[in-house]
Amino acid sequence: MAIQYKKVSDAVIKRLPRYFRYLAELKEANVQRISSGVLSEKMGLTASQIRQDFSCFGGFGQQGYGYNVESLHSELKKILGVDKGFNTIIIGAGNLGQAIANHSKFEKRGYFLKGIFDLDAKIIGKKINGLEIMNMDSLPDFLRKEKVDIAIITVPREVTAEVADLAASLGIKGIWNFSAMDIKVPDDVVVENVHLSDSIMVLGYRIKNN
Amino acid sequence: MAIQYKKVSDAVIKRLPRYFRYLAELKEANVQRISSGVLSEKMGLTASQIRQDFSCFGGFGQQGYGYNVESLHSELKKILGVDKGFNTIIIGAGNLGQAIANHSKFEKRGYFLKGIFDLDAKIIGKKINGLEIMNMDSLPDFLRKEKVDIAIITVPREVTAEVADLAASLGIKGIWNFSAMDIKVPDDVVVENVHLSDSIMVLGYRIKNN
DNA sequence: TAGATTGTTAATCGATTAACAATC
DNA sequence: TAGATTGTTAATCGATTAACAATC
Repeated sequence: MAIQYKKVSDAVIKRLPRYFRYLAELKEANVQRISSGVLSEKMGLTASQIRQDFSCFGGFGQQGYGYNVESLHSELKKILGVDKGFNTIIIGAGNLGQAIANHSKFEKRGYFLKGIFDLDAKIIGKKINGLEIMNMDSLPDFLRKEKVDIAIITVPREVTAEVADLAASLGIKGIWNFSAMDIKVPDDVVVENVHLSDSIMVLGYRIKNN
Repeated sequence: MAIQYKKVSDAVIKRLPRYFRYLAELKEANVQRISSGVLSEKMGLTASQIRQDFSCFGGFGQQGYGYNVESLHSELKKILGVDKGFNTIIIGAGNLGQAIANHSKFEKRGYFLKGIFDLDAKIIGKKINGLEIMNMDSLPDFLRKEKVDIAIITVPREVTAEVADLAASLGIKGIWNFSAMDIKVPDDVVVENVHLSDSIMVLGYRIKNN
């Protein structure tokens, strides 16, 4: 029942947002309770795995009943940190950076955009989703004043390493990296890579071999 | 030495684009050969794993020498299908769809954008990266004429299932899904999900627990 | 040749699945 | 109460790592 006795494995962590999504859907559909068996069919997992996964964080269910959708959803919210939320900035206001800035869904999930930065004088000052694109020069000052958890990096490949180092040195806790390049930063900064071209290449491979 | 005796595991497949990226970098830096040991240090894997991975596709190396960068790169190119390439369309020309359309990197990796489709009359006809946004109505005709392998789906959540079914019924071989929703299509269509909000939530979890 | 490094077999480790007592 | 379903322990499966003979 306590919180996290042993290290939760990567495989489990990656399934958490998916559970969270399905629970949100069930909640929206006014489903009150769900068993691991029924959820497993919906999600294409085994019931066993679902119970194992949840048991990493303590028991949320009840024998003979299953899981209360509302309360399981809210537990996941806490586990994922969505309840307290995270502050973010975007570095690199190109097409992708702007698309992410406009993606209001993230705010709903507890990721609040606090600033957008770029080097290009032509777009500095332009407003995206209510925020003015700022000059990269003002980033250090900005981060000294504002509490920002996550830097979303959408800059060209050539400057990725430099920007990541800068963000890390300014106290950012996590980097969401969209560059087709692996980032190396100290252990106190967490990196999550998106690597879109890796993803489409996996798709290509699978098409070829399907 | 033959091609693929047994099914290659998911874990291996997901590492392939990463190998491909590192080999491209080495090639660019004019490195002629590399051993699994040196590559493993660069990539943060074990040398054993690298040799195991490559051996799924036949032996590309030479005892006492290692791997020839150029030829290993070109083998990976073939394995991933990048040599022959894939034709793609984008369905949903919102912020994200347009950002992907403008991302010229994909063309370099063998993913050729052939059309962009949307429902919104206000943007139909607008040119993105040299291609006019077309009306969704013209999609069936378009797919009958053009050989398209991949549909990149960047539509709002509510219409994702419908659009995916349509694409599948029109002979698309693979779907690259950016919607925060799992897609169900017949087995002859491959789906690769990006799920950006899942990804940022994993980052949030890791920050909280780092 | 001697040294280096592969491809592969065997050993280990970790994740998933199965089974079941506990209990709502 | 009887039936359902959990949380957890044990069994299985698969992926990673280690070891080494083969050989360039």
